[in-house]
Amino acid sequence: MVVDQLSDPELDRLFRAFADATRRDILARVTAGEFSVSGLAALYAMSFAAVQKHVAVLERASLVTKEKRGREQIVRVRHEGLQKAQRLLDGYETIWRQRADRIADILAEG
Amino acid sequence: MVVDQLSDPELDRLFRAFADATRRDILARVTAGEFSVSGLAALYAMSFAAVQKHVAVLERASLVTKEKRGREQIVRVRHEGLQKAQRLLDGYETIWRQRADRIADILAEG
DNA sequence: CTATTCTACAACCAAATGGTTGTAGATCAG
DNA sequence: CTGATCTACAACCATTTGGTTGTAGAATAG
Repeated sequence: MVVDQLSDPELDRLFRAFADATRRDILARVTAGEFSVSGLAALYAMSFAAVQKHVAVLERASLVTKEKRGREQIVRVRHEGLQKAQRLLDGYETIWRQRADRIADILAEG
Repeated sequence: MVVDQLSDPELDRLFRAFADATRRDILARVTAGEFSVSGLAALYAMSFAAVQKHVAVLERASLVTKEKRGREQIVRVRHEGLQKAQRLLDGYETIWRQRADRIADILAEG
């Protein structure tokens, strides 16, 4: 199938991770460079624990990993997670274009 | 900015809409062809009202529209919604590549 | 007209989300 | 060693989510 694994719970976590402005911002930050959890927490008007949870959501969605360095935990982006989301959307795009082509064919014949 | 409107609540609704297997399936179906709400409801092992709610979530996310035809409500995909999601992911991709290039440059110089 | 179909929406419920505070363990600085 | 910093995690709370059932209105079929 073009859009495969539509029922994959990994996709649930992936898109849910994107469905929050703070997490989208965190993702943009750690995509551009390195941040510790506390470094990220300093950026937002919410508790450290709240940011910690957001990072955990991104981690469970396979969008970031954490790596211990001294007493800090460095958050790094996992590019494959992003690519998986892109592939799904591209799948819909493909279906849509196929239908557009089919309709064009019908119009051309009729 | 490359990834703009990171705080857009429309994006919250958009990605949350994707974060459910039933909604992803509905989206694939209505992307490939026309379905009424009851036509969709017949496909899933849940109540009509539950499917109705899923369609409503997709509608609020600007991913589908409903059009009344007789006593049926025809669900149609809105391609722009999908494109908006794709653009956001492409924005992350761009940031990621910029950093990858920057690192490559540093390695080349060093 | 009557019965059926399709839809809309309210009320309810359990579970998950997104936030908080508090406690405790590691690691580093002095 | 002591104090500060960074992290982890539990407990709690309000709101949202994803499902249910039930009621009611519009449109179609016979």
